[in-house]
Amino acid sequence: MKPTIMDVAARAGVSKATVSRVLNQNPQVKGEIRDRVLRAIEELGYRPSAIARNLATSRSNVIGLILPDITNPYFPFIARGIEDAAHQLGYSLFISNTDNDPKLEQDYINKMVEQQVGGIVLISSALDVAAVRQLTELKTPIVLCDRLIDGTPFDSVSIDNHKAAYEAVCYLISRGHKRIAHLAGPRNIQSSENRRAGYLSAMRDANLEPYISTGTFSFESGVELMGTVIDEFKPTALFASNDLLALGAMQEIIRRGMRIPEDIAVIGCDDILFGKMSRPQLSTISIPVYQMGVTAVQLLENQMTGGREGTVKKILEHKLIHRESCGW
Amino acid sequence: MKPTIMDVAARAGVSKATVSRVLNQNPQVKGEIRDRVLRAIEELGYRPSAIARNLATSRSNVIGLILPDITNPYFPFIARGIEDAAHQLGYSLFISNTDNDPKLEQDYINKMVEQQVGGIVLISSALDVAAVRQLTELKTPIVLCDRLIDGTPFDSVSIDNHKAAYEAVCYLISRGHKRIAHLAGPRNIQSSENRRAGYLSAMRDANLEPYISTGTFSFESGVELMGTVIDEFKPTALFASNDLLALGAMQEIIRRGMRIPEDIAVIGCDDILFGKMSRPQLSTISIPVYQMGVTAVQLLENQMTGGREGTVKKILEHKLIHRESCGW
DNA sequence: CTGAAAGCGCTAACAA
DNA sequence: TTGTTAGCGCTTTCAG
Repeated sequence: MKPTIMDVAARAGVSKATVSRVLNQNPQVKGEIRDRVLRAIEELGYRPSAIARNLATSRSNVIGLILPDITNPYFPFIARGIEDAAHQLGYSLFISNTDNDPKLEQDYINKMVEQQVGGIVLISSALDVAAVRQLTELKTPIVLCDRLIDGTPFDSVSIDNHKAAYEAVCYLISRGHKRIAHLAGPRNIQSSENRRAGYLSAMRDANLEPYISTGTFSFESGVELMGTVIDEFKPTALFASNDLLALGAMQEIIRRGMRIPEDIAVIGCDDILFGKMSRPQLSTISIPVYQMGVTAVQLLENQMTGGREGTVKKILEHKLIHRESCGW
Repeated sequence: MKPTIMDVAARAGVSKATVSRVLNQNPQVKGEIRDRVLRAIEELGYRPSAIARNLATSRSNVIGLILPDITNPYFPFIARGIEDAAHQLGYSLFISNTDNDPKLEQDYINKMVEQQVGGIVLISSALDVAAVRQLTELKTPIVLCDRLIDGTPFDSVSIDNHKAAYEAVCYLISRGHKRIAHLAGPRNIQSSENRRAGYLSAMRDANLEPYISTGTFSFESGVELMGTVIDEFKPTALFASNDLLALGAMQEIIRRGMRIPEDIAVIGCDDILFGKMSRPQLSTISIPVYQMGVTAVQLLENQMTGGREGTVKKILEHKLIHRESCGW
């Protein structure tokens, strides 16, 4: 069996309390004894059991991350931010993918609570009201990241999606476009809804006729929807709710022998890796995803260490990135 | 405080042993009592503590995943496979990114061992000999995934990289190419080395002059190296060690006004998402990444549940995918 | 400065 | 079928 604290104590000729003290950097252990203990630890290859420690202290050095799908190129950078910040603070990280299934999301939250995580970063797929109520009663701290849930008391971090969309559309308008279509994401995701609303505001303010086609946040969806958009609306510009949609749309545009940006200018949102690699390169709204992850963990840490006064809702700054798909 | 098993026992008017029994689906609890307990659990919103349970049973229902960088588009699908398989079997999953730093890798392994994980799936960044020795002495089961380490006694799953590269090159040769260059990955990663060797074998067998340029597994590296390759070697075809390199190379080829595949045909390896989205679409060697993750967990589960006879080294099948970048 | 002892929440014999 | 009682490995008073 793995050596326990008792083995170390025996080998060092001290009590386990003393071993525990040196393990926890307690300064009031005499140098000589400390050395003896350290040596015993070394010789036995002893590793303290984190779970025993957690049980004893009833606090946990692990946090959980629940997200839709790590396979979607938007999320890995958030996850990296979260993980780096977590490790930085000495936490280990659980991860679970929900595939946008609220039921699964709920299951994973429960599972993590059972695992006694100290807190959870949640990139939510819109739980229903009942589920949210249940969450609120949990004593486990929760921070919403990227995707918010309306009227919810949780700390959160995101960007101003309405404003981001508004700016993207204004940008297109400023370049002379009047027929600007929008490829929207799922209606039950708040960031998607807000971008849609931002698009509509901008079009209304400019007195332009809006045209929206709704799909999922995927490349395939972009390909599929864009054909109809072109046929029905004949746009000269497109604002897609995320880059995957934009990239799909671009593929369809090109397949039809039209040029980007000459015939149709395209701007997306998210700034995923492949916007830089595509041809033409994709203009987009850059979201500080990594920073968002880091911030989420900071908020969580705050709650976990008790420093909580009221709900904190952080809004990070986005940035419009001009690339080839909008002209030179 | 959160309710404990004692609270439930008290509320249901039974002993905690009985509560424990219904928690563990022990069949020998009378229906009536079971119902009472279940109700008490419900009413208190009781959730059993997984860590207390782990301490008591001295087994763990969590496994760990250590990988280079979830932000690299190659890894998320492996991670998904691992996570899905893990949850399927009732395990929770820890995750850590090493950024290809062997030192960090070692740290995270230790941390996971302290967290009492039941096993570790390791996508390794080539630990040194000493580190491997230390691992071997660990009682924690380890499965190597995707990236193997020579002369190591761990179970593993990967593809035959040598063969994959060999086939890619033969494919190019069969299409009439003679000047075939290779963009290679880091020399300390085994899969990269094997692909390089596979390239060399194929070229030698065909009596062709090889040309290799070595970089990292990144898009930027592809862009950077390709210029020199073109100037020095004037290839008509390129085999890149992974898709990111291939995509970078394609960008540089196009920037120079050359055409793909007419002037230079390109084939990569990995089959990442964006090979399908690029223009032209990228030919590649498809690796069953998701399946690889699933298999890794199965091997781990096997070890954890004691069923271990000898070392198992699984080799999965790859597949050549023909797309536009190699012609029609 | 160090040791003894009482838990942390749960499981698993062993009794009853 | 259910209750009693030791632990699991560690931390943390409280004495000494």
